[in-house]
Amino acid sequence: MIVTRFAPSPTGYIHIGNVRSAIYPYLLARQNHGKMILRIEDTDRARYVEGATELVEDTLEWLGLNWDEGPIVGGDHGPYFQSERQEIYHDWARKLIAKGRAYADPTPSDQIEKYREQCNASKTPFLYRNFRPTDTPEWQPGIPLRFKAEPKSYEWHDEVMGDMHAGPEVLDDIILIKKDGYPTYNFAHIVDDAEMGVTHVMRGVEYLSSTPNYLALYEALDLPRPKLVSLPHILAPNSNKKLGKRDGAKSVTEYRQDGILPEAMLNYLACLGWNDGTEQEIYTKEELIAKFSLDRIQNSGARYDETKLLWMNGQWIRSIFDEQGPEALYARTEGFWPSVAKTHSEEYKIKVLSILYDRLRALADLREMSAYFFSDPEINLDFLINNKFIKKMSEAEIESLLKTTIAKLASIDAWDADNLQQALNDLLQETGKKPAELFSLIRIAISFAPFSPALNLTMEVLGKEIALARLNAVASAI
RNA sequence: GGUCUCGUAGUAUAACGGUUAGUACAUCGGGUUUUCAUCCCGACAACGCGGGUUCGACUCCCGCCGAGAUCACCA
Repeated sequence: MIVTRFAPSPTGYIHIGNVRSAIYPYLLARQNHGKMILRIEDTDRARYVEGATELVEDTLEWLGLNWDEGPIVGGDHGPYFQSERQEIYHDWARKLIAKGRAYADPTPSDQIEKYREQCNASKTPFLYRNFRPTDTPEWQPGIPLRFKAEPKSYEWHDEVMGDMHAGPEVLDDIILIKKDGYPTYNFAHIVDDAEMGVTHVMRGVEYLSSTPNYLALYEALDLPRPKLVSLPHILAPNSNKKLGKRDGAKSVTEYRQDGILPEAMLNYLACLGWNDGTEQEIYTKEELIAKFSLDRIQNSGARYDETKLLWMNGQWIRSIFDEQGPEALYARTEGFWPSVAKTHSEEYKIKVLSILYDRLRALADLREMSAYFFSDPEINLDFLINNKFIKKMSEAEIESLLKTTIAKLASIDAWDADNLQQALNDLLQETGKKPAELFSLIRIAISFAPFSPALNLTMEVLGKEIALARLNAVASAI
């Protein structure tokens, strides 16, 4: 059975640069009816951030990436917080000591620093094993435990990077257990993956260079090697470096608040650095699960492009409306309406949504774009003055056009889109104006917004009374 | 600096050694009786460089250049 894991450390929010290392393990596990484990790597007490675990859980849930073992859901291989697994690490560490493959290192850190400087000065690579203390004490709390490395070469296969090899010069005496008793990542993840039965270790490429040391550890511990999958970095928009918080990488939560749909987020991220070889762009989660494959993961970094995310989000917004219906999209819009919409009915809001959903890139666009449906816009004659068609007209002409329009619209009995369009067409005939001239005027008078849906639809939703009142208000303001 | 990885348009990518190097986003132009958007049509735009191997190389090999990762009691 395929078992994958996502193992974040609770040091803050999850940003888009690292969610992908949750998405791919999820897809692989689901595709093979395996298991996905969530493990919290909280061995660095100094960097621990209160509430970060909840943020991780929340983000995964929102994206629809459920896990089979881990916090909240439990499982047979817990605890799933590394801070609660102390004994397990210490047991494995003692095995290593018994085999003569680990030693307590009493060397003070300033001494280690000197060794390092010494190497830098002589331009030789710093390898701690060259400075291994000859006299090592019994391992006890307060003394770090180091691996005793054997300088040898390793070969391995990376599912993304291909066949790899490394010489003995990268093998070193890495720290296994810190002096505070907590294990390092290097040791803890190996023990945990083995104990939890993880078959595929998927993580960022930054771990590629330490892989030989992990291989040495598997060997010394008599543990089978899991399959190794290195995920290339997602690059920041304006640099060639990995996208990180300091490049302004937003948290997933922030995108959620902007009205990015989880479907779009998942779709975009999954396809950043992976494709199935076809020209398909939009994938549902189920399609991703069905089509995902490790061997089609790109082996170079992929630049993050928010514009494309937004495009994809627009595609998803339209697809939910068109395929699941207005109510389905409406259900997603809670919290994205302007505050003035609060007093309006759900039915009305669905009507508004129905005529402007195809303009949305993110749901939060609703706040600005729909405001004039809920409260009368402030009359701002600059809109008329700056309009290239209307600026040519005199005030008297504008007033007269508005009056004619009002009279015509007032005579409509059944206020619906078809009749409104008919009336609008008649008005063109009667006034001899071009659509651009007359319709721009009416549109602006009704919305005072830079853009809006088709005139007849806008007025239909607004209702006869409000539409006429707004036209009247503008006519008398001129 | 040592070790390792990567290199197709601005971006994401496709192309069993043989294609006018395909697609999408972005950009620009056009169409759908106003605007914005959707939708449709069109345009611009790429194999890092140099050697090989081959009848033929984006594809295989070598060198160079460029970019990145890593060398923590962080993960």
